[in-house]
This record gives sequence, C-alpha cells and structure tokens, in this order.
Amino acid sequence: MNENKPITIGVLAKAANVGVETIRFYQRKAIIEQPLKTNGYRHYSNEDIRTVRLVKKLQGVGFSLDEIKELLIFDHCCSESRSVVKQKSLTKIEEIKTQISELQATVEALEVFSNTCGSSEIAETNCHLLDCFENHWQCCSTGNAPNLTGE
Amino acid sequence: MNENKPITIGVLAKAANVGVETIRFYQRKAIIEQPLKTNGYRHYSNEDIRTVRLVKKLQGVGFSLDEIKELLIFDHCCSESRSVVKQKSLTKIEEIKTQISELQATVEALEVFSNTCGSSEIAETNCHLLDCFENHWQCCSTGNAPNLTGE
DNA sequence: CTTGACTCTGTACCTAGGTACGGAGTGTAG
DNA sequence: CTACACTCCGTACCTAGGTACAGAGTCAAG
Repeated sequence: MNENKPITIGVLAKAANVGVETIRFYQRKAIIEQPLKTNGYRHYSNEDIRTVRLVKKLQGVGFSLDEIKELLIFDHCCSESRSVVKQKSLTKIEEIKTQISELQATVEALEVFSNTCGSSEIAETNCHLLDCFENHWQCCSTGNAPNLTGE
Repeated sequence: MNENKPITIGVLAKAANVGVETIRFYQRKAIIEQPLKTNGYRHYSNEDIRTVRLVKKLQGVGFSLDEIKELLIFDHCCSESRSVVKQKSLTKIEEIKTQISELQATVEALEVFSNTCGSSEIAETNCHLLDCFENHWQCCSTGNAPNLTGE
C-alpha cells in the first residue's frame, strides 16, 4: 500500500479526471470540504476522490452544482434530519422521472423523424421535425401538422 | 380570424412564453431566421411561434442551443442531405438513450438511499449517498461501500 | 543544494444563455 | 395630434461553471 504517498490536489484531480483548478473551484463553492493542510499543501482522502467522481457523475446526469452540494450536505447530516433528506430525495426522484419521460418522447419523435423525413423513399418535402414534436410530441404522420396556434 | 393582427416580437415572445430579448438573442445566434420587416418592425409567422416553443422544449430536455440550431437546419434542408440528417438523428437518439439509462440508475440510487439512509428505522450512520452511487450505481446495501480506489 | 515539478493565493478571463438599458423611432386609442 | 405602449439597435451586464495567469513557496531527485 502507498499510505505514505499523500493525495495532493494534482493526484486528486488526476484520479477524478478533472483539472486542479476545478478542485479549487469546488472548494471555493464549498462543494467539497477544505482538507487538512501540511506546510500549506492540501492533503486529501480516498473519500474525497469518491466525492469528486460522484460530483462529475451527477453533473453529467443534469444536476447543477447547487443541487449536488445540497445532496452532499444531506449525506453528512445526522439522523434528526432524515425526514428532510428523504423528502428531498423523493422530490428529486419525481423530477428525474419527468425528465426521463420527456427524453423518451424526444427519442420517439426523432425516430419518427428519421424513419420518415430521413428516409429518401418515404419523405415528402413538407415533413418537418417541427411536426414530429408537436401534438404532444407524438407523431409526424402525414407531414402536415394541425394548426396549434389557435388561428 | 385575426390575420390582420401582426405577430410582432412581443406577441411572439408572449405566445412562446419567453422574453422579447430572448427572441432577439435567438436571432443573433441564427437559431431562428430574420423575419420580414415592415417599417423596421419584425413580423413573424405562426411557424415562428411553433419553432420558439420547440426550442424551449428541446432546451428543457437538455439540448444546447447549438444542437437545436443544427436540428432546425436539418429540418430545412432539401432531400439530397437526407442521409446526413438521418445519421445525425440516429446519433442523437443513441446519446439520449444513454442519458436515460444514467438517469434511471440515478433514480435507483436515490430510491435505495431514501429507503435506507432516509429511513429512521433502518438507517445506520455509516450509510451514505456516496455508497449508493458507487459499484456502478447499484447499491447501498450494508452501508459500507467497497474500496474502489485501488488502495 | 540546485533544479524542475508541483502547489499556494488571488484575480482575471472565458463560454453559454440570457437580461437590462439608453436613446430613438413607430403605431394607435382617445 | 398627443400620449403611451411597443419596437428598434447596440452595448453592457448577469449567473453558472469553469480555466488561466502571476509571483511566491515547497518537495524531492541527483
């Protein structure tokens, strides 16, 4: 084991696949805690590596840094705040589920688009992406979308 | 019908539920086309309302303005570029599907978290969100995550 | 005990996606 | 034909999430 090799900011950055400046930025934003310092140098733990990786993962899935910060704070709170933690998690779960539905509708619209408008055999010039997404993101069908503007 | 009432920038903005400045911004970015002008005033079509709504919808689902611009350009291109359009759509579909999987994994992790760590009966103090997301985002189980840093 | 890689702090700068403002012209109801 | 809402253009400013210095100190191999 290499317990003797300290995890400096550069080591952490490389392990989490981010820039050194990003780590410092996260610290300024209080997303990760200020680590212990020896001779002015930051020394991190393996926990910190896991945390930064988690931050990047959550970010990739659409969480903002503020949301991530909040999640991480939950994680450190003691048992009396469990009901708050639970409620926040459940709210977030609902939000993500909604987002998943919208993404699924987007995939469907794009599939219709590429199977009709994108197909040289089937396509008509009046078949547009716009139509594919309208009518509650459901169809592209004839290529003529109904008038939705109430004209 | 009110064909005689022109769709000015303010009308468009209200219809699409965005600010007037946002419309101007989209035009600067060439996300929507420069409309015809009479006496210096922009006059939009119902198509423009649909387009701006689509832009906001796509944005909400995680598309950047550059991606949206590209999609809208597909939409206006003529038949000889159909294969390109189709390929781009298919690529985008794959990207979105990946994102959906990740979001589903996130939901699972959050559900495990709220059912264990968030539950006052079951929770142990060493049960953390970090653990819930690790091991390929699959479990929180005992509350002690395996060491993933290769130490 | 020097040299080069690494780290420190603070501040400035960058892109994306808007938002606000100033000073001028337009359009329309009374 | 005046008032007021609306629009014009250009430019400046804002937040989020970084990224890049500069000038100084530290660490470790040779």
